[in-house]
Amino acid sequence: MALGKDYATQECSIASALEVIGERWTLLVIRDAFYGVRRYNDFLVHLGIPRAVLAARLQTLTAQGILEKRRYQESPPRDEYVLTDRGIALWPTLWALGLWGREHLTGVRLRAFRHADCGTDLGRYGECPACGTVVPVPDVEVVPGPGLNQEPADPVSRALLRPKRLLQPVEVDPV
Amino acid sequence: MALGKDYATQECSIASALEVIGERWTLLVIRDAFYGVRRYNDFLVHLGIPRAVLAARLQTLTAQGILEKRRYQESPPRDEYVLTDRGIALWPTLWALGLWGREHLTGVRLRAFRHADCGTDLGRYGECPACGTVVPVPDVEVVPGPGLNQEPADPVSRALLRPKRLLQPVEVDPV
DNA sequence: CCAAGTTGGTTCAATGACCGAACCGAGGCT
DNA sequence: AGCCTCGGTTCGGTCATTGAACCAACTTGG
Repeated sequence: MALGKDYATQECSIASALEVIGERWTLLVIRDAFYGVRRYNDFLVHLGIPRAVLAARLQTLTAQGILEKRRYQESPPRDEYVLTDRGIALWPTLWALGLWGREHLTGVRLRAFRHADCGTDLGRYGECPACGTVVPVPDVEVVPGPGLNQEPADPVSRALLRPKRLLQPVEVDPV
Repeated sequence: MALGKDYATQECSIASALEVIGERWTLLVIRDAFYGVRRYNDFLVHLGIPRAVLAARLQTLTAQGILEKRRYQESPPRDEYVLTDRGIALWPTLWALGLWGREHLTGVRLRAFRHADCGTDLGRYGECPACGTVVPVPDVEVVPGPGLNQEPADPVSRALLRPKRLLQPVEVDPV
């Protein structure tokens, strides 16, 4: 977007935030990172994003300290992208956005989000109604619902059909 | 963006939401609507957005039922754009985004948001810590802080320097 | 009445972002 | 050697955004 041009004059933390995460695809990359997607190729097939755009987004997100590029094997050298604390702090935003989309657009609940400790569905603000506390992101369990396509083409979507916690890396079956 | 092309396949309420409000400028238009901006020209000068883009955004937001175009005088015919319930439901998202921007990017608190009934600053989820309840959007009072430019060029920014409630229309002084 | 101003747009050419496909290089496997 | 995977880069074509100019309806000032 090269947002800075106009957004910078906005004297507003919302505008500043949008400069960083407001570009096309960016929030979907971050959503996938919460779902445990970590590798270039997995983002690629799961999002259907152009390669050049993905490379650019990963680079700016890394530069902004939202993702961290981390070497996870030496030979061949391979890196993964994981959310930093700053990235994890975006969870309430994503949660609110998803809630709005579900209630005002799709109308269907495709996945359930639960407090892993007690199995209770999260409330409107991401809290656990049973425990009365805000649930830390790693304690949120994602349970895919029946509304999802059960035979998706790409292996990442297939791996995400299993319940798992947020941030926990997806295990993509090699074909 | 003409997002639908790829986003539609995403089986995700976040993706659906981004199709509707993910385009450049859209969320800033909505933010301004919360601040009480209602008229084409006021959006224009406050955001510094190209006219054609503003017209396009207002049209899609109206078509999506997020804004409502409402005739407020007959002669000359003049319309204003006001948030619908669906639009007002975006407040938690905007709040979360603004909080993230303030804590992780700008670091400065430019405006205070308070529960108008008791004057208490809102908590992290937009609740009133004193009353222990979620504050309805029209009961949120915006108090501009000293970090803001006190002599902004455009009349809308100047009008917004006075404390007021969300959704309450701005009163722009004619020059 | 006429001229100028206000409001809310539309149109247009130029620029920039995004797209999909092709290519590339490092390293491993057989 | 030859082929595969992973993580990119490069490239031409297309689509969105930009800023400036133009336009139409109506009002106000003289």
